Amino acid sequence: MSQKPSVPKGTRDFLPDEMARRNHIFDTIRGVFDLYGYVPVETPAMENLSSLLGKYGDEGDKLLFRILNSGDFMGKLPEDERGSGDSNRLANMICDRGLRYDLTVPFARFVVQHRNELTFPFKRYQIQPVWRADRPQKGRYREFYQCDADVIGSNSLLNEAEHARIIDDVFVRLGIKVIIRLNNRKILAGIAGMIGQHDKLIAMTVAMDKLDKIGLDAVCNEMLEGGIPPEAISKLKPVIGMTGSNSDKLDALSSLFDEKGPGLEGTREMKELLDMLALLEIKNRVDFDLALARGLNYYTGTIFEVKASDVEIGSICGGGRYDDLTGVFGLGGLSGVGISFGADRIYDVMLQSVGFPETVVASTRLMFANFGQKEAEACLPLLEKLRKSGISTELYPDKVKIKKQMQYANNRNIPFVALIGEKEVREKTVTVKNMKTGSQETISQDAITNYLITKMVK
RNA sequence: GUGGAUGUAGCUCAGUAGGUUAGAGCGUCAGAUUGUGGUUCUGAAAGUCGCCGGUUCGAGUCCGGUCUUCCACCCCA
Repeated sequence: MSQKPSVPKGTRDFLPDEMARRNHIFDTIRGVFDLYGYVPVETPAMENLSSLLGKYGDEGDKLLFRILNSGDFMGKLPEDERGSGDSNRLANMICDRGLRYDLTVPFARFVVQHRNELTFPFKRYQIQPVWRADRPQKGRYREFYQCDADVIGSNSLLNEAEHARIIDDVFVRLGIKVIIRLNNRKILAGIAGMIGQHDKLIAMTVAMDKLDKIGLDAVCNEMLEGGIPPEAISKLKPVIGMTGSNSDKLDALSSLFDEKGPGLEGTREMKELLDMLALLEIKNRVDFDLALARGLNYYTGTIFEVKASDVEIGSICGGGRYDDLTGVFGLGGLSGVGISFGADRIYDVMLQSVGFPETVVASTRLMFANFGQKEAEACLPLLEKLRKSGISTELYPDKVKIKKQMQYANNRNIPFVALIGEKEVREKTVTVKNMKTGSQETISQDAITNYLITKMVK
């Protein structure tokens, strides 16, 4: 070992135990998506850079991984560009592709490209990794999985309600307690308009979003620095600091807005959504939260964010409505709503709080010990039989000491070991050892399937 | 991208004002037990002390750079 091998910053290997637990998360989410009528698609890991650039704001562009062109890309450059110190400019000339940053923008591209093959409203889900050249931290990786469900081609708020329901369903199944926060971009725009700061919407929302983290005063300071005048901020203060139930907030808001701006429409949408949610059996807390502003800048209506109640790790699911995402790819008039689960953070949350059910790591139920070629051959028909019955089983491949084989079974958490030695071959029997209790019984080989089925149920 | 901390065996960590052969626990492997694991006992292997360079008679220890991981900011799943 000359140089210690490693993986790139912010990426990880997953060991079998971790995979079993990760798959439990993926399987749960996939199962829920299936249940609500979403169909799966996949898109390539890399996209043309032109599809990605400009969709996530300046910050997002910086975080894109770019892929160096193949071949003699330098030779094709004009002489005077080669030595220029502007790496950004150079990167644009020698990189035509990049790794996807999320699943939504590639999906928008996908919808436009395949519009004639799809039936609208199109409900799809997609579970794939994405890459961001962010600086890694706890719960922040450079490669991580998103699990997205989107509906495109429908304006109905039923979709938003469904997404909230899906979020609740997934987290109830995983056993994670969460708070689902909702807001509406139109309400935020209405507020900005009300204080006469249409053009400062971004600065305002970015600051408001930090409310629970840094407090009201610091939020106001930040807005001041962002160029929002003091008198506008003092008008804003009571709105941001609004407390009470979801409907209290809605009532207070509707009296604030006039008929003209987007605010009232946003408020109506929020009311309609909350009314529908009241008819669904949602177990987790749902908060209409004016301070919620997150989301990529293409969101235009409802926005979602989900945080674990018991673990501090940032959001584990987010989403929202985007009125015209496909417009930039040349297909206007299609509205979409989507949610995205962050599988890696959900994993971290579960590890730190509720844990995983023990059964998720179990694979092999029964292992046959290997006593030599002849005895192993006697096991082969039994393996066939057990597998046909759906019992996960394996034969230890080498004739080594039984102690070692037992150790192997123990380390792998295999609950039963079958022993077929010289004597069992002769008598057509099998000795089955229960690794948990340590007891063992010798039974006829014909009885092995039924024996295991009754033992395993216990 | 900005600022700060970290890095010693597979893992968790010791390592005294720079001084000779760098330690422990857990794990791994072997044996006690030639058809029986998880307990016990005995023994062994395992580290260019993150990497590169500098100061010094001498560096795990001091200095510089670099990489990793972590923390804050930014942003986000």
